This record gives sequence, structure tokens and C-alpha cells, in this order.
Amino acid sequence: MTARRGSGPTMLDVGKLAQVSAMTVSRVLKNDPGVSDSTRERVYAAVDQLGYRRNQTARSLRLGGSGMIGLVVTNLANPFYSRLALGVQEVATQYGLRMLLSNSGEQADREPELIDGLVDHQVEGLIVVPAGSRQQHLARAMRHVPVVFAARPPAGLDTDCVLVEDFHGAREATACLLAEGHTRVAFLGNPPALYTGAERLRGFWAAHEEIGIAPDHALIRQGLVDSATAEQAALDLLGQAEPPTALFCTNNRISQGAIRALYKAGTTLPLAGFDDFDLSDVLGLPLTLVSYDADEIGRQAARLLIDRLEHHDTAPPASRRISVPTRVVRHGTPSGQQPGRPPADA
Amino acid sequence: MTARRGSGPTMLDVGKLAQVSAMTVSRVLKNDPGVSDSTRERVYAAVDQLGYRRNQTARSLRLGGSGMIGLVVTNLANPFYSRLALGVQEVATQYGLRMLLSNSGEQADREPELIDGLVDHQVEGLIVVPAGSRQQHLARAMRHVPVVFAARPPAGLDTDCVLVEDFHGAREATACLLAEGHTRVAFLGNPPALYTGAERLRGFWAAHEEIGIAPDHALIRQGLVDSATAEQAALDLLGQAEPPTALFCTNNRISQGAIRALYKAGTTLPLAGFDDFDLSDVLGLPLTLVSYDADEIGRQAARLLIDRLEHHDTAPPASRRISVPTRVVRHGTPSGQQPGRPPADA
DNA sequence: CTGTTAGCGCTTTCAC
DNA sequence: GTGAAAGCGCTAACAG
Repeated sequence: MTARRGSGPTMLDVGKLAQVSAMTVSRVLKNDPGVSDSTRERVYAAVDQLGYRRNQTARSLRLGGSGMIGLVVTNLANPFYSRLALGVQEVATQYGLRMLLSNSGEQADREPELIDGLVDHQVEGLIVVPAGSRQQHLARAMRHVPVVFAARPPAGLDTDCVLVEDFHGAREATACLLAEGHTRVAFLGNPPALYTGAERLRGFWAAHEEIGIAPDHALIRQGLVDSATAEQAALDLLGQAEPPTALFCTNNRISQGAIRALYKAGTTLPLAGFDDFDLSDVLGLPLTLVSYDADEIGRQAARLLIDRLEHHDTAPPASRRISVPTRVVRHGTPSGQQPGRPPADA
Repeated sequence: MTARRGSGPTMLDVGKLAQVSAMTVSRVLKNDPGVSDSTRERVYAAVDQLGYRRNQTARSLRLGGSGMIGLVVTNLANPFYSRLALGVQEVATQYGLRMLLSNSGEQADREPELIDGLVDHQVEGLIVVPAGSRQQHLARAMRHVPVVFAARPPAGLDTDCVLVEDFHGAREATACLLAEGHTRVAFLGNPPALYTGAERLRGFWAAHEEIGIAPDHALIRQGLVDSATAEQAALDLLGQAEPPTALFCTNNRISQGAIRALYKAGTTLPLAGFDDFDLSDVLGLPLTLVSYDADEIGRQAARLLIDRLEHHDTAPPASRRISVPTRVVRHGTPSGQQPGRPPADA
């Protein structure tokens, strides 16, 4: 019941109690060597007695650095982004930085105010998963602090970014399906306006070209935004006169929607997709998933950012682009045993 | 290439350019009515030209309020907590508050420094999922700002909290298994030192007592911390001389571990568990899951906190305890019935 | 309608 | 070893 405004004791209060000036309190708390042991002890005693905590806001103002970085993700409910956030946090913590987190909900129009708000709060840098391709507000933010892009690249802005091997992963996973003889692979994709959507389609396409065939346009569905829309699209495809014999999905939510569609349709089809997800190994489905370390995207982004912060004085290095590697994980029937769903019953 | 220290233009700079004092700039930016239109326009022009942004750190210091709340969760990678965080963020945003997020990684010994750090940053309040039962540091934090507990109750501290109906949910789900005639239901639980662990065991037990039987101690495993330990425990149980005929799991990770164990053992057993999870409906397993709205826990916690903030002056209300309701969801059961309460209105 | 003064809590600089 | 003064950027309170 003690939380009052104007928030608690100050260094002056501590000093008064310890019979020293605020300056000396400051020195003690900073571990400045030039303080006598007896004084030091009295100060610590006063700090304890008052429950004193140094006001970081005042320090930030004086020192010119808030000790915070901002992170903006599009959907924290997606494990991909919560892991990314954990990666950012992990590295930030190592450098004594805290994380201000905002969720754009994939609404590009909300992003500017989130970004501006973080800048107002004097974050020392930003890591952003941009929700849209209009990035004017990010250019604006870059006038104030370094900005690192994660998962999606900057559009016409010169700055660091950390991406996944979208093209490579999609190509490789698609190639797995094609290698099994499938020629009618459906594509279930997120909006092509998103970098990942475009790149993964490109990879899907490239895998086809490499074996000299072209995907059937009738099997391509884009603009899927969640599990539900993906499920509907998959059901549509399965109901076509010439249905696909395999599916490729560009992210975890789409894969899950497609899997639900297969389940409801009582069918099983080989499915390849970007992003691994919980229990993918026990579905008993022939799955080919592009897996990668989402935490690592966050860690790398944080490292790039912190590197900028530490060299803010020196000539800035050219903007860097890091790709986090992918690997293909196969579940169910990699090479043609037991093509059904049932989990290895007795 | 522009991000320098001492971060950019101040109101004085803007004022100079607009030929007014800093005070007038402040008024314009605050939408104070007492400013002439011509002045207002000049100020806005100068703001735009300089790319000026109000320094929130300085405002915080002056106004006595950081505009931030702190959230500490135990594991952001668990969808339960990322959704909780989203709920907090949602309500916080409505009130113009930002969220400083820390992840304790379920390491109780790391929690104090996280909490202290947030207090140092002048968060106006805290929402905490406590990692341990030693909560001295939280009592300390409460001397500075209001603290709301989420998902786990305070231990001997007088403050608000938002919980799940742990006991009720566990009892109901267990009762479903018992109603099907199972008398040997295994219990796979998280550490009993955790409130949820204890409550859910209590519910499990109560369901047995209600039909006049007692659980077999040989079927009870506690202290499971992740999917892997749960899997191992489940495999152990399945290998016993008198194995269980059904399983009860106290959270999503444990359920997933148990499901993996069943899959590897080539068996199928009815499984009940706390927390719903992605694709639970398409596993084709007889599942009875205790589902609830994790976002809502965050929203409610944020509301309690903000209520405290808004009434920090008036006599504080007695500490409140909110329970978020659970409902049982059944998958893959031949009967397909939704037992217990009616399908929870919504 | 606009400006001046003072001070939020802290720390850098300079004095003793 | 310690303290006094000044100021980080902003805004409430008081002029004018």
C-alpha cells in the first residue's frame, strides 16, 4: 500500500540519512573507488533502510541513453516470433539492455505509431519485423536510432537485416516432393506482398524448373493469412476436378490449416512446409518441414544492433545482411513406407 | 548514418527555427488551445523539418510517470505466456502504456534482478508470473509500484492476482476419464512446488474421491518440467507391470511429451490434460483438454493493475483475486459429447 | 497569446 | 575523500 506518486526516496534522502551529500551516494552506487569504507557502509545501510532504488529515468536523461531497445513483431502468438523475441532478449540482457516490446498484429497502418512511440521512449535502437512495404516511418526512425530488420528485408532502406533462407528452404522442400514423383504440387502461400511469401513462391517455382516442369497455376493459392483461410483453400484444392497429389505451405499456420483440411477430408497427402511446429513428428503424416532456429534470428538481429550502438561514433560499416540457415526435417514416411496417418499401431 | 548520441533536436531547436520559445513548442505539441494558429503552423513546420520527437525520458522525469508497465513471464516460448503477454499489451495500449517485457526462464533466482531492473526503469506497475515461492523481492517491488500476480498466486503478499480455475478444470477433466470407467489414471505433473502443480493434483485427486476411489500412487509422477521429461515419465508408466489405462497431464508441454511417448510406444490411451494446443483436434487421439483464454488472463491482470494506478490516491481496495474460467474440450472421442458445463457460452 | 523561471533526480566538472 | 553547482529536456506555475 506504499506505492505513491513522485515515487519514493531520492539520493538526497539517502544522503541525509547517511549524513553525506547526494553526490557521495551517487559515487557509492557507482562503485566509485574514491569513497571511504565507513561512508560506503553508512550509505548502503541508508539505501537498505529506505528501500532506495536509483531512478533510471533520471539517469537516462543525464547520461543520454535509456538502456532499452525496442522490438516490434507482427504476431507474438506465433511461436516463431515469440522465439525471436526470446533471442533478442537473451542478447540484450547480456549487454544490460532491456526490451520494449510492441506487437503490430500484422497491421501495417498501426506500425508507425508503435515505432514513433518507441523512439519517443528513447530506445537506443530498434529491431523490427515490418508489417508492410511502406516503410517511410522506419526511414524516419532511422534518423534517430539504428534499425535492424528481422525476417523481412528493408524496402529501399540502407540498413542491417537478418533473414531466413526463404528461397533455398522452399526450393529444397519442394524438390523433396518432386523427387518422389509428384507433378501436381499445390502451393498454399501467405500474401505475395510479403517478402517471405514472394521468396518462398520463387523457391517453389525454381524447384519445378530444375526438373523441367512448370507448376499448375490452378494449384496456386496465395494471400492466406491464417490457419482458417489456409484450411479453406486446401479444401477447395482437394475438391477440384484434378486435385493436387501433394501440398506445399509457406508457413506454420498455413501448414496447420492444410493439415486440418486433410483430416476433415479424410485424406492423406504428402505435405511440405516452411516452419517446424510442435508435434509435427507424431502426426503420422508424411511431412517435409523447413526448420530453422527462430531464436537465432533474434540473437543475430540483436548482435547487429548492438554492434551499431557500440560503434555509433566510428564510420558506420556498410549495411549487413545475415541469413539464418534452414534444414529440411522429414517425418512420417520419408521414403515410402506406411503412407497412412495412423500412428504406428501395434 | 544519422543516429548520434545526445539524440537529436530539442524543443529549443524547434523553437529557434519557428521563432518561438521552447514553452510554446511544448504547448503546441500538447494541443494546448492557447496558441495562435499561425504560431502553431510554424511550430509544426519546424518539427517536421527537424524530424523532432518529444523526449519521453525527459517528460517522464518531469511528469513523474514513465508510461511503462513491466511484465515478467517464465517462458515466452510457451504459447500460454505469449498470449498472456498479448493480452497485457492489448489493454496497456488502450491506456497509452507500453510494456517492458522480461523472461525469467523459470529461474527463480534470476527473477529478483529482473524485477529490480524494471522498478529502476520506473515502470508504473508490474505484472508477474512468479517463478518461485520466495517472493521477498516482490514484496520489495510492492513498496514502489503496484504488482499484480498472474497464473500463480502471491505467497503471503497482499495483492491482486488473476488465476485459472486450476482445481476445477483438473477435477472436471479427470472426472471425464473416470466416467468412462477408467480406474487406473496416471498423473503427469509439473513441480508440486508450483501452485498450478499442486492445485491440479488436488483436482485430480478430488475427482477420484468423488467416486469413492483413490489414485494409485505408483501412477503419479510429478516434477516434470518439459516435454522431454514428460515423455520419459510416460514411457516409464507404460512399461510398468500394471500400466495405466488413461493419462492426465497438467499442462501443454507435458501433454505433448506424453503424446510423443504414446506414439513411440505404438499405443493409444485416452489422455486428459490442462491447456489446449495447436492441432489437438487432428491428432486422432481421444483427448480431453482443459481450455481457457490465456489472453484473458493478461487482459484481466492489466485491468487490475491499471485500476490500481488510477486510484493510487484513494484508499486502496482490498486485494482482488480473479479466476479465468476453463472449459473442457474433447477430441477424437467416439461419443463426441461435450461433457461438463455447456460449451462455455462463447 | 507567449515567455521566464524553476526543478523533476541524477551525474559530470570543478573545487576544497 | 567529499561537496557545490550546473544541466540533461521537458513542463507547471506564474508573469506579462
